[in-house]
Amino acid sequence: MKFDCCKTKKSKNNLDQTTEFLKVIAEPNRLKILCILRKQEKCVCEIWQFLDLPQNLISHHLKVLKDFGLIGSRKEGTKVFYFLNKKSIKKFNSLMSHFIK
Amino acid sequence: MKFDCCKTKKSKNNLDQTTEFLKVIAEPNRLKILCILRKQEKCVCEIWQFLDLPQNLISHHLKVLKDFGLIGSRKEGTKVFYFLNKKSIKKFNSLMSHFIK
DNA sequence: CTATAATATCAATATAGATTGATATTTGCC
DNA sequence: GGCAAATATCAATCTATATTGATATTATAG
Repeated sequence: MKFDCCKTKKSKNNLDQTTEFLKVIAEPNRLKILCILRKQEKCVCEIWQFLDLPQNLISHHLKVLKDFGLIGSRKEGTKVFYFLNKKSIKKFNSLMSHFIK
Repeated sequence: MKFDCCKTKKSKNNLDQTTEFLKVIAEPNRLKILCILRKQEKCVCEIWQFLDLPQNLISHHLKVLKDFGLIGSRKEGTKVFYFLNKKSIKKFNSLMSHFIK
């Protein structure tokens, strides 16, 4: 399989997307969140128990992950449950493998 | 295969290493360098032709990649050739897959 | 309809790291 | 030795983003 690193507009676009993806996950707490959610969805307070971070900071990291589409959320009463968007993660992993593998 | 996200000291260590790896590659120019080197080793001036960056900045990114062990270098006259450290890249890709895949 | 639990938002600050400009080092050549 | 090419280093600045503190929102219970 051939892959030019950045000559075509398409591969340039792929590189940019991959970089954004990597920036989003290159943060220990976010990576931990993704790892925790692999097993099953969790509400913020459950995630909080894992992370030893102030609540608002967890909200922030969740927002970064969600804005990028790596996780989704659903409300249940006063709680918000977050879950992996496995399709999206798979897509970016595959994109990334064009550049480094 | 079971993998606790961060409870044991070992998986905590894996998470830290993975995060560092991701930080190193979460930069478009460095990612491009890695991509370019996949085909074959290149000297700085060849890499420079691809990157449209000032020479010293390329040296800097190469240093980051080399310090982290993702690339190696050899001198030939006045030129310095850089090449992928495939073993190292494979190792970190595998580490990363514990957290996200 | 007030209080509380769960979560989110926002502005301010701190910090890490990319970029720039200037200069240094190394090597080969005359 | 003196010069030029190739590359590296260093200090200064700029920029993005993590963190903090305070406050807002939303939903349920009483």
